Amino acid sequence: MDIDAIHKALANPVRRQILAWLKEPEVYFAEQQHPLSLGVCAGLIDRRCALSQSTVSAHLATLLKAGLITSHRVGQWNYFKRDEATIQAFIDQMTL
Amino acid sequence: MDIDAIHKALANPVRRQILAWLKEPEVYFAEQQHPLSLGVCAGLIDRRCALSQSTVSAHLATLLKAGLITSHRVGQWNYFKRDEATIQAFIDQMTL
DNA sequence: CTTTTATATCGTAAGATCACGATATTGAAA
DNA sequence: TTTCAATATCGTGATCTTACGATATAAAAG
Repeated sequence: MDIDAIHKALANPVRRQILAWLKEPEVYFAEQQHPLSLGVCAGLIDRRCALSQSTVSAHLATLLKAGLITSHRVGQWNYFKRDEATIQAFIDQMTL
Repeated sequence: MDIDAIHKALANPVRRQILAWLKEPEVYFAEQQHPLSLGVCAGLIDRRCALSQSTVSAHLATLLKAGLITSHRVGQWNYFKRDEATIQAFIDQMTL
């Protein structure tokens, strides 16, 4: 677990917001056709952010590299979901 | 409590290290003449970091602005200690 | 007063981050 | 195949961060 990468990923309000949305996908991404158990596809996350597609893609890549989310490609879609194991492990080690 | 400022303050390994040292001042700053209950004076923190005096002073200012530490000037010395109330409040709200 | 000590602030350069539009890639559909 | 839709990557400015040495400030010592 890369503690520094996780702290840096969390040091941005857009990325924290995305993580919060992914915590309750049924609330924030109810419009998704495919089952939410797969995760949420990038396009829907894009639409929630007031940012360009490429910018949101980069934020998702940062969260992914930090291990806070996982991705799963199905056809032309890429589904993202929280990696609860890593998130919990981070919280547990976080003595501060 | 400025959540964003706290996350940004934590997104740096030197500042996390300083916070960790301040958690056990009797271990890391035993050489201090004045009582550790006051806090640890800036100079001793400087010496622990492999960084210039001005850089460490800036890191302490960042932690201070985030509310993670408090400072207390006595004569020519400035003592820093963790603000446990703010730290705990941050942890408590940190749902992630 | 002048000097010394402790610390903060200033100016600046290098590097990282964030956002964008344009383009590439990948898979599905026509 | 050609086209379209979803997503990633590239190139590029603008801004933020980190570090430094030099200088300023403030209090104590001489």
